[in-house]
Amino acid sequence: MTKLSRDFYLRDNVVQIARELLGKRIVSNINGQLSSGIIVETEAYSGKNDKACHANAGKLTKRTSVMFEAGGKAYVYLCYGIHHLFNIVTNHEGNADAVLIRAIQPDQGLEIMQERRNFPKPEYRISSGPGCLSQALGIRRSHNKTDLTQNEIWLEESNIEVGSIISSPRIGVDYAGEDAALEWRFYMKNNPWVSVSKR
DNA sequence: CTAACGATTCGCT
DNA sequence: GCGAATCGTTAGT
Repeated sequence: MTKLSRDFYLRDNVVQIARELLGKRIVSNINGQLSSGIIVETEAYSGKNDKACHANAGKLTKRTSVMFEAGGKAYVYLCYGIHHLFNIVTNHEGNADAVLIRAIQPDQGLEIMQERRNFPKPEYRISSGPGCLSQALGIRRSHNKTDLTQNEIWLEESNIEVGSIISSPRIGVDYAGEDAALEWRFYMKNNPWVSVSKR
């Protein structure tokens, strides 16, 4: 399958990119273990005019620095001291946009995912939720700044029928004031791997 | 140096 | 439905 090119990530409309990422395949080949899944849920975060974004208003810190790099890099950070959350940096250098991947539908390497998640049997929970899919794919904080056009973690086209796309407010960003109402979360309608929302 | 806090998940009630 | 787990990042002293 065709790997997504640098140009895909360099575009400047992160909300549109978040929508387009539904149905794409994310692949990891880590320590010789290959696994992949179809993206079924995403959220857009913008470096400009978005209080939910870690790098809002040009907030450059050690953690957010990768978001200011050119699109096509991984932004992986530790949340609640436990979960590794995987984002795709987009837009040109100097713009801190990113798309959080919130859920995938397992494709290749389901057994490897079960092993990583310690799931004796497959369940929807295995890759439903941002912390879960990272663990299922073997993505850790050390993969921060990984170039997604290379051969450890990448995205590619798939033949999956995306179907209806639902938009909604993003999850867990109540601290963002009025920006918490932005409908920048996208997911495939009726897909059982989409994470359960409290809203 | 210290303290507060998460773009969450899981287990228990 | 509720609360604990758990630690790197951040801002402030």
